[in-house]
Order: sequence, then C-alpha cells, then structure tokens
Amino acid sequence: MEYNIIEEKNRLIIKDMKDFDPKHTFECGQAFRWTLEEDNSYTIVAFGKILNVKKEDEDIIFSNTNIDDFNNIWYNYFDLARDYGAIKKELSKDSILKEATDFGQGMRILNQDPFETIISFIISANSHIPRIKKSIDLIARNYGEKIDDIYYSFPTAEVLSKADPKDIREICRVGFRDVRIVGTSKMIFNKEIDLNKIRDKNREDAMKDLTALPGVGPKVADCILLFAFHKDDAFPVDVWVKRVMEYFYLKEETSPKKIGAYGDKKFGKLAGYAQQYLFYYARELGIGK
DNA sequence: GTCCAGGCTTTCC
DNA sequence: GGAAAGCCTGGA
Repeated sequence: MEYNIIEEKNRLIIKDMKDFDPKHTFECGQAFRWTLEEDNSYTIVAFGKILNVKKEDEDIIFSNTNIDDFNNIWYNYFDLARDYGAIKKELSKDSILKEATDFGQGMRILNQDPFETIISFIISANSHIPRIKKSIDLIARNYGEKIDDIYYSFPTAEVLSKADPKDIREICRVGFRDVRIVGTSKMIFNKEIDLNKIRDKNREDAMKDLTALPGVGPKVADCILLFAFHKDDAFPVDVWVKRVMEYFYLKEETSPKKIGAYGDKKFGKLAGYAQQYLFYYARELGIGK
C-alpha cells in the first residue's frame, strides 16, 4: 500500500494512517518486547534496532529511524503491504467479529523474527503476559548484545544453545521451561530443523516440523506460524480463545482441539486475524471469565 | 491410534 | 490461594 511519508531528522511521519494503532498492535498479546512510555508512545526492540512509535491524531510517528530502515525492516515488520480494512470488512459479516474488530480496529499482525518468536511462546506456556515480558527481557539482558544503555538485542540460537539450563532458569525466571529453551535452541542451531523452509510449507506440514521442538505443542506452533511466518489460517486456541468461542459460538464446554476445528471451518483463510481480534477483545473485557 | 490426568516453576491478582 | 497465550509423560 502507498503511504504519505514525511522525512525528518531521525524520524518519519506517516500521514493519515488508517488501520494502525500502536496500543492495539502491541498490547494484543502477539509481542512482548515493547515499553509504554509516559507520552503514550511505544518503544520496541526488534531485529537489533530500537524504534519508538507514536500515534498523534491521524498520523503515526516513527522515531529513532530513517527511510532505509523503514523500507528494509519496519514496512514488513508492521505488515504495511496488507489491507486490514478489507480483512475487517470481510470478518465483520459475522456480528461478533464486527464487535471485536471495532474494539481492536488498529491491530495488525506483525512479522516477527522466527527464533525470537519460538522462544517467546515456549516461555508463554502456562504463564501470563507480565511474567513472559519479564523473562524475555532478562534473556535479552543476560544473553543478548547491548544496543545502548537500556536495550539489548534478543540472543541468537547459538548463544542460547550453549547456555546452562540452570542459569536460564535461575536468572531469567523461566521455571520448567529451561530445558525446552536450550533444547529447541540446540535443534535450531544444529540445523535439525530449517526455519527457512517453514515459510514455504503449508500450515499442516509446518506444524509437524515445529512440534518436533521441545516445548512446542499445537498452540505454541500456531502462534509461531501466525506471528513469525504470517500463516493467516493458523488459529491458536489458548484459555481466552476457548472462553470467547464457548461464550459466543459453542455455548458449551468444548475441547481446544474441537474449538480449533470450528475456528478453521468458520473463519478459513482469515482464521488468524479472527483469532487475534477475538483474543484481544476477550482478554481486555474479561469475557467468559 | 486418541483421550485424559497429573505434574511442572513462578508470578500476578 | 487460584490462575496463567501449555507441554510432556504415562496409562486407559
């Protein structure tokens, strides 16, 4: 899509930007490495860069960056080629998705780094967002590379593959997920799984590859497929999606597997977007709790 | 082959 | 004290 961009020193202003709200995009549960600043802007670390994003009226301001990084990194990271207006319009044919997409109207599905996404969602198992954020930050701080006085990059698979699980557990507060983090990092570093090939596979085949990694079951694999590889048909079913689907659609206690099948059938190629609007809607409003 | 119970660390409300 | 963007193992 075309954007009207004003270049200034060390920042870009994107004029009249539709379908992009930093709060909806960062706080919808897909990403964990953002900080809400006092001026309501968000600072994120991704691909070894620090970026500040602020919404001012109808404009979006990207600070600490330039047009080259925008074109080479952020355009794809924020999925700016995609028409979210069209996606929301299609989903809104369902009255519940109409509510959910109105609520999270500025949410976009990011294209995040695969390795970082894999480790992040291994950590997410049986945990909650504040704690997940803390563990990931500690991993970056202790195993990543220093970018400036505050921010660190996420470590490579090589570094985490050589880490001691006991250290990761005790320093980064990841509990029983310690051996899973190191085990998965080893398999990726040793090329027992080729992440580059995941992109070309369909959801089912990619799921088989990913669930071979320790700590990656069906739910975590779907999150990785959606948030790092943009497989739009992935439909991760966590406790909140389970609740919201039971509350609005199934009307009875249903297994996560059956909810997944229901979501696949009902939302098809847009299942990933539907899931994320529903997750954000349900969690913010406490639906079904 | 599928399904289910129990266990797993630690933090947050 | 219960719940948390679940996974793994063992047994029916």
